[in-house]
Amino acid sequence: MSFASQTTNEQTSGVLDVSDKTLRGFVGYQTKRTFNVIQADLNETLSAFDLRMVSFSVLVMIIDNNGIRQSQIADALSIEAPNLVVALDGLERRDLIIRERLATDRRVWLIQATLAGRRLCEKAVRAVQKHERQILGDTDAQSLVTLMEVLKKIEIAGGSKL
Amino acid sequence: MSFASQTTNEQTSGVLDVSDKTLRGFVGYQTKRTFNVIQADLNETLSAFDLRMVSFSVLVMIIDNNGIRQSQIADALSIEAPNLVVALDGLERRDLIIRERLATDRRVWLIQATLAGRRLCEKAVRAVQKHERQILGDTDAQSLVTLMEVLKKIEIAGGSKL
DNA sequence: GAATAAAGATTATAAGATATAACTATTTTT
DNA sequence: AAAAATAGTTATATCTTATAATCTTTATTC
Repeated sequence: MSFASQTTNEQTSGVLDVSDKTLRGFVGYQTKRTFNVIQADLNETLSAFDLRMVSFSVLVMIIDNNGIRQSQIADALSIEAPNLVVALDGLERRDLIIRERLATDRRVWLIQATLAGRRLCEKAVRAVQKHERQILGDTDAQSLVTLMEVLKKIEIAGGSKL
Repeated sequence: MSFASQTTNEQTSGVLDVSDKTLRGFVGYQTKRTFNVIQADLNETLSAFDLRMVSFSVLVMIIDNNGIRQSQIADALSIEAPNLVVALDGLERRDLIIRERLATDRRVWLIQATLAGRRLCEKAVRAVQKHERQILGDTDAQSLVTLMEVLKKIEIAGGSKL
């Protein structure tokens, strides 16, 4: 038993030491708390490039898949088509990407990155990678591999239920 | 080289195989994708109890810390006070919790769960635990420990930067 | 000890992200 | 040729989280 952290003027109102042990037992809760931290760092990093999480992901997908369809981007990222349109509009306005109509099916737009788009994306990817390394601190390589594997497994296991 | 998945009527528009390997290299991206799956499952589970993620977390915190202050809940969950008020209002309306004024400091409300609140929470916690076990599938205990440890480490490392 | 500042909670509102519904243009199916 | 389906768009709604302003009460300061 300890009286260590009791200040002289401590009002014994509320709870002395707040416990979140039940919540901390949930993988979901811990994952959310961790993601919140990652997201805060990420948004700050991306703000230097005038990108948000979604537009960044979209841009990376375009670089990795030159000439990809909008529907393919939306599928890969699991985002709804209307939200993708908004993201693409923003990237197109900044001349980071171009929409090109497919001749053989005029409903389809193929998306390509411009040179400026590729350059910006490369810088942004490097910045994000750098920040992730910082945030991972001294996490050893094997733990990191396990982390990613288990996360992936959960994603697949859970996703297959819906 | 393989032609396996080429349908007869395949239009060679867009990209044949979409790659998300750059994004999949990011811990942040994988964490988000996994959390999306967990969240979908969780929301479905909690809907049976008329709870959302936030109100569930709040209720659990109250059970684990009887007589906790609102500000202590908000701090512990890293949510803003106004959002907590809304969540508490909902729980109070359903007689799952009660607000009690602190005599020695009339600005403060101490929150307690009612019997109904404790019962509902217990059921909800069990349901969520069951679903998490399902979603984790055959993940071995050691991997799970590593997962939680690394997530926690990232949370702390990243959080200390802000 | 009165004036001022700070703290806890609340209300109202805004911003952000994501989802749904309805529509246009084009292609495919019947 | 008519009907159905697909790709993308527009408009809008919902849900979550954040900010600003207010009220009451307590603490601080001159």
